[in-house]
This record gives sequence, structure tokens and C-alpha cells, in this order.
Amino acid sequence: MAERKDARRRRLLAAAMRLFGQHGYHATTVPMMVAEAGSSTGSFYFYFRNKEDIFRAALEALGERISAALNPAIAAETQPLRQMEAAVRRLVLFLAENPAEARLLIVESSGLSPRLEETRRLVLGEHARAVEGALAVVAGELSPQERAVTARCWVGAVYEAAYHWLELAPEQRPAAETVAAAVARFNLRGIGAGPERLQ
Amino acid sequence: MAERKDARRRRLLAAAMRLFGQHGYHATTVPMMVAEAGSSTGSFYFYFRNKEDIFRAALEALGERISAALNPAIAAETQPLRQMEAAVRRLVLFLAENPAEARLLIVESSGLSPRLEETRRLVLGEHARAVEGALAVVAGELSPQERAVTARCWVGAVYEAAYHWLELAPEQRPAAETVAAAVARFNLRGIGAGPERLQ
Amino acid sequence: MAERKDARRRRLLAAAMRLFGQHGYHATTVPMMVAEAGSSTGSFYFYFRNKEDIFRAALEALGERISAALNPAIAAETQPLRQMEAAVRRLVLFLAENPAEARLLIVESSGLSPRLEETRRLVLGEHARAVEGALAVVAGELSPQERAVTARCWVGAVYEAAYHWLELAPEQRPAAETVAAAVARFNLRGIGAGPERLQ
Amino acid sequence: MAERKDARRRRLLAAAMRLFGQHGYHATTVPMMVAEAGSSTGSFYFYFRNKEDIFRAALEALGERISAALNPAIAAETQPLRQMEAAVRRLVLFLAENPAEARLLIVESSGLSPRLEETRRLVLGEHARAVEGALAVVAGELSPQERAVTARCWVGAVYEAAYHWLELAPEQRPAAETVAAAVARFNLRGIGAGPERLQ
DNA sequence: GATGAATGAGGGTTCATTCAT
DNA sequence: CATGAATGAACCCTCATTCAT
Repeated sequence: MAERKDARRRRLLAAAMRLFGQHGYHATTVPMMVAEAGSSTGSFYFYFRNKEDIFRAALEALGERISAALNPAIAAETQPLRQMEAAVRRLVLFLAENPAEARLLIVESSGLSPRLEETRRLVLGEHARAVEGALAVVAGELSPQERAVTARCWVGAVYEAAYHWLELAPEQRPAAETVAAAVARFNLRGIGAGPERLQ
Repeated sequence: MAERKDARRRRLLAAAMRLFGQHGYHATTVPMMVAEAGSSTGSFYFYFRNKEDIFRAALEALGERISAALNPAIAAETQPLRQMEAAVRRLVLFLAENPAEARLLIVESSGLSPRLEETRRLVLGEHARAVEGALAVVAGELSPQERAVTARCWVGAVYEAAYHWLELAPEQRPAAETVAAAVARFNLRGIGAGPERLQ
Repeated sequence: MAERKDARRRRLLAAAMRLFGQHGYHATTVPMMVAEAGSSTGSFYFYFRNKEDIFRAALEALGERISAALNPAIAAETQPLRQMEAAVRRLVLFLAENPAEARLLIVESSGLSPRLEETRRLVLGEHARAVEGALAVVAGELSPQERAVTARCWVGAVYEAAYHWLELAPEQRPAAETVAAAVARFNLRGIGAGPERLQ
Repeated sequence: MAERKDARRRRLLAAAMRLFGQHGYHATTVPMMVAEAGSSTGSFYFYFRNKEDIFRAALEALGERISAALNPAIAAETQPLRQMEAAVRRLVLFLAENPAEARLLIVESSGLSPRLEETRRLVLGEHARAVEGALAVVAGELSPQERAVTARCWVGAVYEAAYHWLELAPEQRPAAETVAAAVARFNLRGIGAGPERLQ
């Protein structure tokens, strides 16, 4: 049945995301994934062309999951600056709540084949482009080139802060909300939208 | 004698940095390094315990090289904020001028064993701690926890912007100085030190 | 019902002959045959015991097809030597006109399991035995052992010449009839039946 | 030592020839070869680029070995027709004495990648070209195209006769010399050089 | 009868590491 | 100290075959 088929694909993908996030791309082997998913080597290559393919699929799924987490938070606000703030906060919280996925995105997928690397950057890049678009509205004084750089700064600040938080031993971590707030403040100020402009 | 010995070690290390930066950790093989350095497998394992060991050594050497680039720039300024700005600018320029090294630091070393990953983070961490210290002076209103997060944002913004710049096709890149200035502005504003406070 | 069944079997067999001839035994996969025939894996194993089985069937079908091509040509002559000459000419032409089948017989089936190899040799062997029988009539001076060897020479000459012709780029090939005539002459002379004995 | 190195390479190559001849290209695995040679997987890939590479090396070695067997026999005669006869006899005997090598050349290497197939045909082709050259001298009445075809017939007769002889159960085989003589007679007559022309 | 998802043994190959020379 | 041949575990992947639907 098509249902069964889909279910098995999903199980493989879920296992892959877990393992890639935990051990990274190279240290995750196909045997590991099929064992984790209760499947077989043959099935693996029935559903995915190769290891790279499942990794790309995992990244894409993650991108969608992040979008799904961010969009409602953004839609709940009307003012552009408030929306950007909400996005940052939500993203930091999402990464904090999904450490394996965060690792998958931030570190474990680096140093790969150009095509894979490109896919990885797509997720961050999409985020960066969204920020860039928002900047056109809220920071009109910046040239397009400055906007692009600034958007990257914004994104880099979020991920680096989130990743560092994940590196801390759980008992040393500040509350995720504290981090989210600090990052949001840093970024908003960075684009010249200090507390005063948010009223 | 000891000179010769050291020279050979240095050649291996230099070859390793070049190759790790170009191809990443996994795609760089011991035979490649040995060939590039005009040495032999046996020698390699005389000077380095294993592949991880030479990678760590490469990262440490890179850390020192970055310090060497930043310190004079910092020392040339007296005011803490100006020092921080100078550091950011100099770092962006350094990364732009040394793409292989930048890649080594930012991406190619990821997905490694925890110990290696830790070493990689040390370089960024050192930078973050320096920023944290400076923040204690210039942003006294922040709690220690906020300072830590903010420092990470600062560092993340720098590396992400630099990395993105390196990803662009050379003809599409803005001038490195433009990027450096934009990053510096973003970061200074981020810590509440807008243009006005720098006079 | 039974018609349908047979039709499906035939389609699989035809696809197999095409593909085996094009890519050889090992490079032809069951999925390939199934796709080419518009059938399914399950059906394949309903009609054929395994891959070897369909290959044997393909060879046998080819043997019959060759017989069908040769017999009329032989029957059109009455004199034994003329019959042999006609058979050679017709066989060379057949191989030239059916390159995939020729490849199937001559090269692509080699290096197989002994049982398969045996089947392949059957086709050539049948041909050789026919020649051997004819030799008993037209070359009575040969001992039975010599007859057997000579028959093999005869067959070997035909197939090697045909195969070499197929290896040439189409634009470099002499006319198939030229080759057929040259092979016929070589073989007839080889058994001591030069032009003079054919009047 | 370079000696050791060469010896090991030779042992691998010898094992490969034996096994390729016995089981064919596809059925011979790298583990089989290294086991037979008392070596290891790693060593195998140190000496040969891949499985295809060692197969090509085996074919080339075989070509040289055949040349070494034929050349003295040819040189011992002065008359072109006698030389050709000597070559045929010697070749049949060589193949009869080296069954594994004969199989390697005739059957087991078929159905391979085009490059490999090409290498295999080189050995036969070299032989065919030598015959072609000789034909220019002894069978001047043939057109160049006919000469090419005739040379292939000549070669095909030799290999097919030899291969068939090898297929027989040893106790059913005629003496190798008998076969050699019969093949030589067939071929010489085939080019119009019957017993009478050899005096 | 027909389908195609599922299996897993086994293939070729790479490469970090060792150790005799 | 230097060399580089030797090792073998472990990788990714293919494909003939089975069997539940």
C-alpha cells in the first residue's frame, strides 16, 4: 500500500535526521540508519538514491519544519520590527527545543560536497533573504549591499548563539527565553531598531 | 638537526592547512598531505599522532595567526569600543584575505569527533571571551549571562558574514572593507554602541 | 487467457534478447528487462525461473532463428558443397543484419556459469555438427577426428569474421556480401573444395 | 626492496590469470585473488588501480607470452608459408598447454566494459594483423579488404578449434599435434596454399 | 495471475595506521 | 630519523530473488 510505503520512507528519514544530528554526516552510516529505522539496506536504496540524497531530504524537511514554526509566530504580529523580533525568538526557541535538528543545520553538514553544502546554505540563506527583505522596509538607509551583509550578521548571530547554548552542559544553560530575548535585542539594535523604536 | 626536524614538521603542517582548507577534513587524506609536503607516511606519524592531531595543530596555528593579525590592530586603539571595532574589521579582512583558513575554521572542520569540534570552537570561543570581557567595560548594564550570549552573537555575525562573502563568486563580492564596515556597525549597534557613542 | 500469458512471456523474451545483445549478460538487470517489456518483477519470476533461465531461452530462440534463416538457403541448393557455401553466406549475412543477436551469441554470453556457457556452445556446436556431417560427404579423405577439428575451424572462421565486421565503424565496413563471399571462399578452400571443384 | 615489490605484484598477477581463466572476469573477486596470492586487499589496490586494471595487465602479459612462444617458431622458418604454418601449429599447442590462459583470452573476458573488450581484441587483432601482412606476400591476388576478412577467418579458425579441444574431456581429446596439423592444413588451404604449394 | 516493495549477501574500493627495512 | 609497502576494517552500493497484497 502507498501508505505503508510512505510510512517506511518517513521512518528512514526520521532516523536519518536523528543520526545525522547526533553524529554528523560522515560518522552516520547507512547500516546505522537502517538499523535505527528497522529497515534494510535494500529498502534504503529503494527510497533514496544514495546517502547524499537522504541527507538533502533531511535538510529540506528541517527547513520546512522551521518555516512551520516561524510563520505563525510572524503572522501573530503586524509591525515589521515586531515580526522580526518574533521570528528570532521563535527560531532560538526552536533550536533549543530540537537540539539534534539544530546540530544538523549548524555544524554537522559542513564540509560536504558542494551540492550538499549548497542545500544546507539554502535553509540559512532563505532565512537571510527574509531578513534582507524586511530590512528594506525597516532600515531604508542601508544600501542593498549593506543590507545583504547585515542580514547575514543577523542570521549568524542567531545560529551561533543557539549553537553555543547547546554546547553548554544542560545545568549551565540559561533559560532558552533569556537567550532568545538577548539575541533579539542584539539583532534589533544591530539594525538600528533599539528598544526606543519598538516603543 | 633539530632545525631540520622542525622544518619538516612545519612543512607538513602548512600542507595540511592548505589542504584542509581546500577540501575539508574528510576529503583530505594523509597521502595527500604527505605528497604536498614532499614527505612520507612514516614521517607523518613521527611528527603527528594521527590525522586528528595534525588537524588540531592546524587549528591552533590558525588561532595564533588570527591573534597575531588582531592584536596590533587592537593595540593601535585606546578606547575599548574603538578596539572592538578595529578587531572586527581586521578579522573580516583577515578571513577575506585567507579564504582557505577561513573555510578551515568555519566549515570544513565540522562533523568531526567531539574532541576536534571542541578544538575548533576554542578559536571562536577565545574570540568570544575577549568580546565578553570588553562588554563588561562598555556594556555594564548587561547581566553576565546576557554578556555571554551577546558575545556569541557578535562572533557569529562576523563569521557568518565573512563566510557568505567567501561563498560569492569573486566578481559579485563587494569590497572586503565594505563588509568589514557593515559588520562592525551591526555589532557595535548590537551592543548599544551606535555611531553616536563613538563620536 | 493462454494467449495473453504467452504474449507476455514473448515480450519479456524479446526484451531480454535486445538487452543481452546490447549490454551483455552481467550488465543487463532484471529490472531493465522488466521495464523494457512493460512488465513487473513478479511476472518475470513467474515466467522464468531466474536470470540464467531467460538467458538460456534467449539463446535457444536465437538458435531457432538462425536455423530458420539457414534452412531455406540450404534447401535451395542440391549439391552438398553448394549447400555449405550457401549456409556460410547466409549466416554471415544474418549476423550482419542482426548485430544485437550476433553479439549475444559471440561475445556477451561468455564468461558465464558452466551451464550457461554450455548452452551458448550448443548453438555453435549444432552448426559445427552440421558441417561435420557435410564433410563426411564432401571430404571423405579426412579422418573423423580431422573432420571434427575442421568443422570447428569452419565455424570459428565464420563467427570471428562476422564479429570483426561488427566491430568496425559502420562507415568502414565492406559490404556484407563481400565478407560473406570471402568467408565462403576461405572455408571451401579450407576443406579442399576450391573454386575448381565447384565448377 | 624493489625485488620484493615486484615479486608481490607478479604473484597477484599470476593468481589473477589463474582465477580469471578458471572462473571468468565477473566470477573472480578481489578477495579471491588476494587469498590466492597470499596478499591483502590493501596491497591489491597498491599494485593495481582496480579490478579492470589487473585484468588488462593479465591480458597484456598473456599477449607477450604468446608472442614469446610464436616468434622463435616463426624465426626457425624462412619461407613465408612455412612461417605461417609454424605459427598456427605453435599457437594451437600453446593454447592446448595453457588452458587457463586460453580460456582467459577466448571466452572469459567477454561482455566487459568496452575498454577491456578492446584490450582483449588487441591480442587477437595483433595476430590477425600479422596474418594480414603475410597474406600480402603469399596471396597477392586478394584485395586488401579480402585480406582483412581472410586474416580474421584464419584467427577464428585457430581459436575456435583450440577452444573446442579444451572443452572436450581430456580422455576424449585427440593429440594436440593432430589438432595443430589439421588447423594448419585448413588455414593454409583456405588461403589457396594447399600442400602442393608447400612442396 | 500480477504487482512491486522488501530483503541482504556480497561486490569493489578507500584510507588511517603500522612496522620492517 | 626516514621510508613506503602492507594491512584489513569498514565504507557505500547493486541486484537477484521472494512474498504479502
